[in-house]
Amino acid sequence: MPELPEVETVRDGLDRHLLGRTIVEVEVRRDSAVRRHDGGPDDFAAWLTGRTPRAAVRRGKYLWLLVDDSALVAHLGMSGQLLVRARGDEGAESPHLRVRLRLDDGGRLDFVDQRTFGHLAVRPLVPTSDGAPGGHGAADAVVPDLVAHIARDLLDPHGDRAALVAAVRRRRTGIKRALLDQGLVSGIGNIYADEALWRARLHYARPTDTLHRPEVERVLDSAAEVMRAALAAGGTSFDALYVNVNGASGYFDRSLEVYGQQGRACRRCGTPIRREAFMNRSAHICPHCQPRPRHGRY
DNA sequence: ACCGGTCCCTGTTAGC
DNA sequence: TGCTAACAGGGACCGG
Repeated sequence: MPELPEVETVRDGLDRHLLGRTIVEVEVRRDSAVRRHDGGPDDFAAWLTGRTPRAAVRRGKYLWLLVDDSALVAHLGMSGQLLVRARGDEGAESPHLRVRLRLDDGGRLDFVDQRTFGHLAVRPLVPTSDGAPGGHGAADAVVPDLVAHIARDLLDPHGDRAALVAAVRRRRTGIKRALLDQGLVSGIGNIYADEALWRARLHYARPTDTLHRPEVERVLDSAAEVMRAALAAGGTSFDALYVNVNGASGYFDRSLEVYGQQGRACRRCGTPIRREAFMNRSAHICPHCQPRPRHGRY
């Protein structure tokens, strides 16, 4: 699942291998892949044709290419991939190919998305609320309108940690819900939320307004650390011509402490990791290291 | 403004 | 063996 480290790996790949190449043809294979583009598939294709992306920017799980005075926004959802291919690198076409951009040097950028929660759209840029650059890789204080409500992420140098800690403690909800709220802090999904909570020894249902400042700092630091580690692992694994979300992280096999590890012994105390239902999804905890609070919130 | 529940979508897997 | 149901989950949206 693409969370912050995977999306940043894709952003870096686009930065190094796509910028400066002109789009010469656009094929939308599935209209709903551009459902958030106001003019529909034909307008999407016509607008992009002949244009050249000049920067690749990311905030949280949103990614965008700056193109003239607008942004080509991408969200990968659960299964989206952006694949940069060179001329002649045809191979078998994915049955989940949604959008194909052909480039002036004979190469192409493919958007492939099995579960279709991802999308592409050309959107206008609006000023950021704090006047600082819009995201990772940004030089200007603007973001696409679709991203205006998304908070800065934990790896953003313009993020205000003290303000974030205070904002978390003002919430009246459970800590995992808060970590997953992209309007509070972005980039964290189910995997990194569970990993961060295990590291910080906090149960997912701990009410945010009972957390002490150091506890909030600990879980945020943990989330940043685990995402940096995943980024370091994933950033080395794709070559110059292939940007692959799923292939990007060799991290999952080796380093996950709780996510998907139900039944395995906790590395700290040996208690079996448990998987529990949470928000119509799942939460993975060590029941010993992360005891359930008496008055938990979900 | 905040909070929590529902739904979107498709391939895989579990269970009867 | 063959069907159905559950499951994976980010985020828009809506009602309270």
